[in-house]
Amino acid sequence: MLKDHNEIIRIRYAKADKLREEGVNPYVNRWDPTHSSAAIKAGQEALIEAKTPVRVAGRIMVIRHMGKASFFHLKDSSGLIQVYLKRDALPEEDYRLFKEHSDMGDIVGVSGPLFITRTGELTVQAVSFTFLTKSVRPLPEKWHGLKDTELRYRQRYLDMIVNDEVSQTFVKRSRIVGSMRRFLEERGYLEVETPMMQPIWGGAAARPFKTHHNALDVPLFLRIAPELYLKRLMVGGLEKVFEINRNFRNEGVSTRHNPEFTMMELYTAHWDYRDTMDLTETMIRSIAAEVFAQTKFVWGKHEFDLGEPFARIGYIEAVRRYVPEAADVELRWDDPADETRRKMAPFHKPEKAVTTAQMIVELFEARVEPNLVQPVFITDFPKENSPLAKARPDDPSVAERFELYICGMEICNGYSELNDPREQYERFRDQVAARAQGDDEAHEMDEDYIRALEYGMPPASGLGVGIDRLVMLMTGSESIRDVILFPLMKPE
RNA sequence: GGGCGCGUAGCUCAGCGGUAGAGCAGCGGACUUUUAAUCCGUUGGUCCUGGGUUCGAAUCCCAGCGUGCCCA
Repeated sequence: MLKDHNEIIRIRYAKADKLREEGVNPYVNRWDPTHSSAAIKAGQEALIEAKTPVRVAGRIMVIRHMGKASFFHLKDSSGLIQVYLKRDALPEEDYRLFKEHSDMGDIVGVSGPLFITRTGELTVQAVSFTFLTKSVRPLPEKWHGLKDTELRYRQRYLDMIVNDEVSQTFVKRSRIVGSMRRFLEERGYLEVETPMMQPIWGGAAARPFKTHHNALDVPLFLRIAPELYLKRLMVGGLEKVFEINRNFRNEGVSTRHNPEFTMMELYTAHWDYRDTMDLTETMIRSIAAEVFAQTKFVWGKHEFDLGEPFARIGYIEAVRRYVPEAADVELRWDDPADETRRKMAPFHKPEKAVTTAQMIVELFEARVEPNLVQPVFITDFPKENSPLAKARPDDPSVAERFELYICGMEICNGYSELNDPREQYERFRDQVAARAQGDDEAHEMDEDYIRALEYGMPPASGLGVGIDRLVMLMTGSESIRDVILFPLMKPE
């Protein structure tokens, strides 16, 4: 069955067989630990004083044999604890089986009282030793560990056994999401789940994954965003909703992109994008305080501070600020493209950009984004790029939209939601036209969504938070693969 | 999609045209408070795959696969 068995694995399977022959089950059904390694450390004075026997279970990480006595470190989910086996202190059979058949990586149970070794380490003095699960595959080297990034991602279980900080990152991830969920629930938001498989995808500019439902014989698309469904719920009467779930975008893989990623989207009736910015800022600061009890974080070369009020800068104003040559140039989203091209010619040659908005966005991404280290809301996006957002009453070329940037990364996106069904229909039509022109990230027409808006959606504002990126920032992870347990890899 | 790296023992790596190496792990032995325990002995290889150059290729060349980083 398993093809690549080398000598080490063969020997270890043979040890498991030998245990069976001796009447010892190498894969026991259950066992009852009384203490975790952390609980032992926390209560050590009293436990030593009372000579309380503890029962611990975990994985053998490193063994030091010394003839008629041995030490090993046992790892459970709470940490490491040392175990001391002295031949005279436990059944002769237990010591012999341990010495002859145990290996690094075995999961074992030990019971006995605690003591402090001569060198000062808290240790379990074993009075019994039990194999719980025989491990037959050798662990990586104890000193250098597992470094090969490909192996780390493909065999995450191994990464977690060997590299402690990996599990820590995912504990933090869970706490961040939990803290966010509590924050929203406390404010009256209802958590919902909307379709992952959609007949018409929408809510973002991205290419979808396509699948097929056999019984109905219809094509379906994995969602690129839940937005259009969440806003249908606003039509239905929910005034505060959120969803934390996976989105799927058929795009390349990089340190900041995984084809499936987690997004939190929320919608609040009667708000506009300014209210949502306030909420976003409060929420992120609250998570940092609750989970990390700090406001300052280090990410790569950068340090950012969530404690100060987040700046708010208009998109074009940000271009003027960070691109010195543009400081005195008058740019507007509704300028004709050729005029904008002429104005920008001295300092920016458009690559793929055709429209005014695309040219300015291209310049922004190249010259502005890398400078946005401290948290900053970039506001007032081009309406052209924001087919689901309301325009500003005082300037129809500008959408009431923001993105939050930290360390050059886009973390959040939000806007005042377009709820005029006729305007939404026109915007979809423009998208369909763009699609016909070859923009394969443009929206399709969603007639049911228009129908929903015709019933009336209250004024509302929404927010999307890239959970993976937020976790990256708060855990100092420079690759998205370090915050996703099983990042997408090509099959071996 | 483009550019630059990397791929050698279970793991971490060296070797860069002349017999495939080290440390750890493993195996055998000594050792009843060790901490990368120590000491003696020892096994283990499709050098990513396929072509090519050469008397000779892990090493040079070409193509491919996988992967990492940067850019789009």
